[in-house]
Amino acid sequence: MLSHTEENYLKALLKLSFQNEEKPEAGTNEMAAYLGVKPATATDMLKKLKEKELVTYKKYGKILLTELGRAKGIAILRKHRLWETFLYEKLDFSWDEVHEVAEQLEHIQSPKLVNKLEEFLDFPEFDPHGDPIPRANGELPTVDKVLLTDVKAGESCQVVAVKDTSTVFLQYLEKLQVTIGTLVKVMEVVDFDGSMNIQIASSDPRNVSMKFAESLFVKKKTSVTV
Amino acid sequence: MLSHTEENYLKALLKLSFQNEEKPEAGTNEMAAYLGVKPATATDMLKKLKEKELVTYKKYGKILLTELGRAKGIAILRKHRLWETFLYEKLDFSWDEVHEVAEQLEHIQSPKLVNKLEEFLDFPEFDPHGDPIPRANGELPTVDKVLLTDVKAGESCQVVAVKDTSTVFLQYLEKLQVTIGTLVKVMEVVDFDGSMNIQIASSDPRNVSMKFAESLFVKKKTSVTV
DNA sequence: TATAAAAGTTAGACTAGTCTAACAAATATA
DNA sequence: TATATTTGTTAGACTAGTCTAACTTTTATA
Repeated sequence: MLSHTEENYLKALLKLSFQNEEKPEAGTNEMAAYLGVKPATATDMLKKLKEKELVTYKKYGKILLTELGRAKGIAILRKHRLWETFLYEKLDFSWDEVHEVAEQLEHIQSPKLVNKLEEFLDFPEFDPHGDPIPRANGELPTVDKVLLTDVKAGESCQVVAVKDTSTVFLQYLEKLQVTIGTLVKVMEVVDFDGSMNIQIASSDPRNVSMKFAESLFVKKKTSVTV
Repeated sequence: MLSHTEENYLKALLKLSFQNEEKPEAGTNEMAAYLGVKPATATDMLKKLKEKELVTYKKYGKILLTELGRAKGIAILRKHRLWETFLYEKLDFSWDEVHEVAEQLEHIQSPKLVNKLEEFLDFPEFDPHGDPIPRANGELPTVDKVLLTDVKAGESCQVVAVKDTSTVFLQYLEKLQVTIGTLVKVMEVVDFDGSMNIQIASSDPRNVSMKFAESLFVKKKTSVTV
């Protein structure tokens, strides 16, 4: 049986691994910052998780989830996203209210509860944020990712991956404050050159080239009124 | 903000006060036994709750909830019983499975959640056990209590109070293992003398006199198939 | 009513999770 | 590559909640 705290560390590690698929390992400071604790605290907990064979860890090294740790993390993520869906769909919570409550609900221990909840919600594949809900067997529904060029004017989407991984492009993304997870709304598509006016997160719209739009994978968001 | 543990102490105290309406105060050992901790532990926590003005307590004295403490306790009970109702009504949990999970769910902090849940359940007044669900303002729906004589053959009920508080009667109840909360099913009513064959909890049916049945308040249970 | 039993408290210890401050290792850079 | 910076670890301390063992107060009873 894992404590809430242990569960939170596993979930954090899983989330961090998603942020960088090819390099799924994390550092102590990174973990600590993510969880809002001091690095010393994270070090202690990582030793403990290593004892329980939930992470691979050695002094001054990077941290990785073991198979077991990943499975536990996935189970928590599953609960989190199912609860978010419940709150949004059944209890009229708004898009931005669900997360905080789901952070609490995800720690409820009852295998029956999570499966019954899933059934009650009619086996949803994505949560209100458009993120995939892990299935009981741990599989993640694949995201229907498309290039930004395939998004039409008026539609919203979320950046899920980059096609072009060149330094110049990544630096450009950084300048634009675009990272994995950034929300983008296509305001207008210019037929002439294929460029787009897009709104990045909540900032002012700006124009990006067709080449740019061909280099970014996004997933379309079911339009959510926040 | 109260910890889960503090909340559990308040809930325990509230429950104990219900068990003895005229004498709603509890003792340290009683609390400890109820919560499954040692008396020394309860003493420490009671001091802490006193500091927070949630209970009235002094050394070697009895413990009582303050107005504030009672309100907090009622709020937890409200959540507990709403969640039980949710699990039973919406997620197909059985009568005996709901409690354990509700013990966890009752600690979720979100005023919006509890009120929305109540609305989603269509403002239920009683939980699957037939216990009243406190309303948002703290009021408890009154239980429709009747004398055992008013229960017909085939109906089930739960003991809620005694009309006759004489020692002989109470001792008789004790011998029969009847206390507040005991489930009773009326198997047969004998017209001749008004006596009844009743099944107490899950034990074998036995005959009780009309006088007995006139001395016990029960609430009828909506028939629940366990 | 004196004493035995029951009820309750105190003191000291332990664990989980956190912190700060000082230190050590790894990495980046001049 | 030598040094500065970043990253991570260790040691020691604190809080909440728990325990055991010894002690004190209250209550019941001989």
